[in-house]
Amino acid sequence: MQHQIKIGELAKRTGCLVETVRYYEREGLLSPPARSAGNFRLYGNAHVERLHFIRHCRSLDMSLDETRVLLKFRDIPEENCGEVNLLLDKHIGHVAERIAELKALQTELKQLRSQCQSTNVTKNCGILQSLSNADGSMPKNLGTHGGGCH
Amino acid sequence: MQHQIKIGELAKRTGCLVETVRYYEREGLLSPPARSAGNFRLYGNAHVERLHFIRHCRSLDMSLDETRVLLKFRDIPEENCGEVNLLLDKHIGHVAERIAELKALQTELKQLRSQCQSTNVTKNCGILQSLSNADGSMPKNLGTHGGGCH
DNA sequence: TAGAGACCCTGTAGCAGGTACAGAGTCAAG
DNA sequence: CTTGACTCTGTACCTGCTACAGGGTCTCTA
Repeated sequence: MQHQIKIGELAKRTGCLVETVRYYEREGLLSPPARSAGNFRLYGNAHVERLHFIRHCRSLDMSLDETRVLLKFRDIPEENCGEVNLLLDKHIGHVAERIAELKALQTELKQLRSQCQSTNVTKNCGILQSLSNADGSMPKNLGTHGGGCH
Repeated sequence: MQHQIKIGELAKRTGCLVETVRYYEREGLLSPPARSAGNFRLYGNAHVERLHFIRHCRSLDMSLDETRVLLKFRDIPEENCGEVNLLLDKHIGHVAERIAELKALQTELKQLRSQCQSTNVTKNCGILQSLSNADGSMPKNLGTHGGGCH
């Protein structure tokens, strides 16, 4: 076997941290590689490609579970790929939903912002006053299926 | 003192779980309330309003840190509220960024989806093939400042 | 007055998807 | 033979909660 690389090199080539590679192994996305005499992980080309695949999925905001499913299909080349299409459609739907949520949020935030135009004393600040109101639209955004922008 | 309520009632009035109230106390967003003879937490109107404020901030996707800052200003009624406006503007910026990111993602996902129109055998599936490519646009989406849609 | 049930207490562990150490071992160069 | 760069395992931390376990308290009813 030639082309055997250690974990640092693999991480560099795929643009992630060494710890992340080990994390993916623990999570079963990467299979445990061969080891050197000194117990270092040794990776080949297949691992590099697989990790690229994973990182690509993650960069598309797919969860590790979705990624696992796609990897499973990648591992059975003769199977039908209909489910891959379905998974992707569903994910596109997730993202569309999240965009809609954030847009609604944006509208609300701008409305709130307009409550205080000039700088005031805080006790008269329209923003702080609005935030103290029980009403507002504080519905399901919280419990349901987060996301956050931070 | 009349109007003293216990934690369950406070939680119900503000639409959150009892555990969440205790969590906010641990995190310093709510100050430790008085206790009954039997060591139960007793809350007054000020606590109800403060918790409404917190929940309102959270429903607008602000972080606990941002919320903490706003609470601080709420606590000093004679101070100038310019920083409140700044914080809100910054938050609006965060959300706008996230929307832009997700829109770019959506474009990419649709492009990817178009790689496989009919159902195929997985080894020929354009989607799985594209995901294996090192290139693609897998840049800063990951390390920077996530969010996710799940 | 005793018991049932609804509430409350503290403390701890778990979720996703990593990140960031500590404390030890390995390996190549000088 | 030592230095420094790398690697190993294991564990704790991050956010913003949620969900117990194992106890205590209070109120209502029989």
